[in-house]
Amino acid sequence: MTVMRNDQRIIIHFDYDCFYASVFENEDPSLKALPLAVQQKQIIVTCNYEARRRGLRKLQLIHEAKKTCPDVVIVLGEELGRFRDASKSLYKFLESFTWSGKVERLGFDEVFLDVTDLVEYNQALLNCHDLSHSFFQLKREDPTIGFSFNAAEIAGHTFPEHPPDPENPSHPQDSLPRSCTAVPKYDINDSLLLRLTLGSHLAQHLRWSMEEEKGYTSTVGISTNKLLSKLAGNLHKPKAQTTLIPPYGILADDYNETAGRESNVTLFIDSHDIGKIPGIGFKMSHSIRNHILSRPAEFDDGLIYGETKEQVTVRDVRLFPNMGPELLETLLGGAGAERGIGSKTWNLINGIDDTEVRQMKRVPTQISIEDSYMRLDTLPEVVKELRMLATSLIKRMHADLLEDDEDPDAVGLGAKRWLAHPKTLRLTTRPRPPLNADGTRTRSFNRISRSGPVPNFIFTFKESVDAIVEKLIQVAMIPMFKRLHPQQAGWNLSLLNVAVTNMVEAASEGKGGGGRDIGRMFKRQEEVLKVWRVEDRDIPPDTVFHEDEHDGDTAQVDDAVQAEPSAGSEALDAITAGSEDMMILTQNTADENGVWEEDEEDEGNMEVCHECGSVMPAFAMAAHERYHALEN
DNA sequence: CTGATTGAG
DNA sequence: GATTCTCAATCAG
Repeated sequence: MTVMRNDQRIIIHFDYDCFYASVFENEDPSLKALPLAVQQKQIIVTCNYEARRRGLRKLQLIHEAKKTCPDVVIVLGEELGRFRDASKSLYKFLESFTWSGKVERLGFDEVFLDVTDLVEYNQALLNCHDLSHSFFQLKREDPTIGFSFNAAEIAGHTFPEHPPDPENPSHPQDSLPRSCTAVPKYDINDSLLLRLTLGSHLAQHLRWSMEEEKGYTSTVGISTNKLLSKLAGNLHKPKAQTTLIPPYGILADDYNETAGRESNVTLFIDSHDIGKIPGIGFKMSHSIRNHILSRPAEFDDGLIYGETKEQVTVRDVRLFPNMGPELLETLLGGAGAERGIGSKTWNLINGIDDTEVRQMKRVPTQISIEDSYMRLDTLPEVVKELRMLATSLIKRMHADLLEDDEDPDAVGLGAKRWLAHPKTLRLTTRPRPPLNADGTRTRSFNRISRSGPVPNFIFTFKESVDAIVEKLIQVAMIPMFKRLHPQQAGWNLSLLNVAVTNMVEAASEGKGGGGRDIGRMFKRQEEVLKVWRVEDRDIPPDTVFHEDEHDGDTAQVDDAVQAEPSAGSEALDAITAGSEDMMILTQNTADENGVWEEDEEDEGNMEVCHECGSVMPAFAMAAHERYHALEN
């Protein structure tokens, strides 16, 4: 078995320099000359390089920061909108250069680009006899768009620091064992150097363009996969770039120190602390370290302020007796662990990362809003906070999930449509561990959550955000909160988070691609669908419930659904039975155990519709639900 | 599917 | 391991 790295791609990793601080500097350029720190709650989340020069650090407490640097300018950065906007803008800027659309954002301030296609195209264009006067073509169809560059040199820094001597190139494959000769010849390496060189010039052009046109500087890494390009970029910052140059080497079973010296990848990655490898986080690095130091967990429990952990490097791990995918699997595997974690991790410490740079994404997979609190232990307070969070959430959904309607029919400006509909709503809290005087239980899990369907009314355009929020609070959030915290009192929360997840993109909704969605619809709403087919003529929804509550979306009934033969109405019971899910508006009632209690469902009680939040008598609810079934 | 965990910036 | 406010992937059940 020979483990091979695929070095056929050219991947560029972008990291915007002290991003949050740069956003403020762009808003107010006079800040550039000052030590600038961005504050969230009690800490400095980031600061510019002038502030770092004076001793400030990321994640420093405000207290210490002011002591260290009394004249630091501190700006509040809890509102993330400006960062999100800047991040999107830079992301789109970079995307505009790619041919493949392979542009992946990591957080707000990092982007991976797969530029293999641009590089290969330009490699074919090179004049081997006059490399120093080359032209990089940025558009396939227009040879005049691009930039001049010297293909005989790498742009920016390299690792190692001195590029190979073209007069006397080393061909490390020559010295590798016979088992490796099946691997493509060493001209692949020459080609790799060339392609990385092209990548380095493209990266430099992108950096310079971004600074000129957008006002943001960045530090960049260039290599053949996401892992290596990201790590390479760290070598020189800020406002710089680093290319990891060949030989990249070959990996084999009998991989050892000697082979390591032939590979710049090994030379490079070996020096990293095991926990600094992306994908090996706190837990995994801890498990690995414990094994390497052959020390049970209890030993470093004793270290209170123990920053004195011995460093365990990738090299220490790689060369440890019996180390390999199998041992790593036993070290890292177990309950909840990702399958294949052993070989995945073994690949990482050998510089192998075959994960693709993903296509630019139009919609996020989730949107969440959270806030933290010193003390939050009464329902009215919680409701107040939920109201604020839900308001932000709805606004964010409008900002991130809404698109200008370019339907030729809708000439009227301002028309919007949903790019995607989230299907589930989630509430999570972080309870503060109840302090125990007598030893009961101190087990403090971090976050707990409950989720449920997103009510359809949050997609409407016809109501104010406040009105939507109020319904959402009553119909979904408070009930969810009571599911999370069945006890009326006794909790104290340090965090609330509201989120929408499970996005279904509009294009694939109903018709066409969303086969999965249709299948689910039949499974779960079969009865409802049957009923409206039978009954819809009898009770025209619009006349009964003229109060509107239209889904803002252009909801269209799926062909398959319409074609489905109608069935008997014995399922009417299923609908009325559904009203037991209705949450009643009243609150603050509890039984003698201090558990939340729902009001009884007498006739004449008002109920709230799950879908639209309308309040109506219970007897009207069944017909009302039929109306919603029609709508969807 | 839900709810928890892990890892990333 | 925690601090802030997120986002994504992946697991068990």
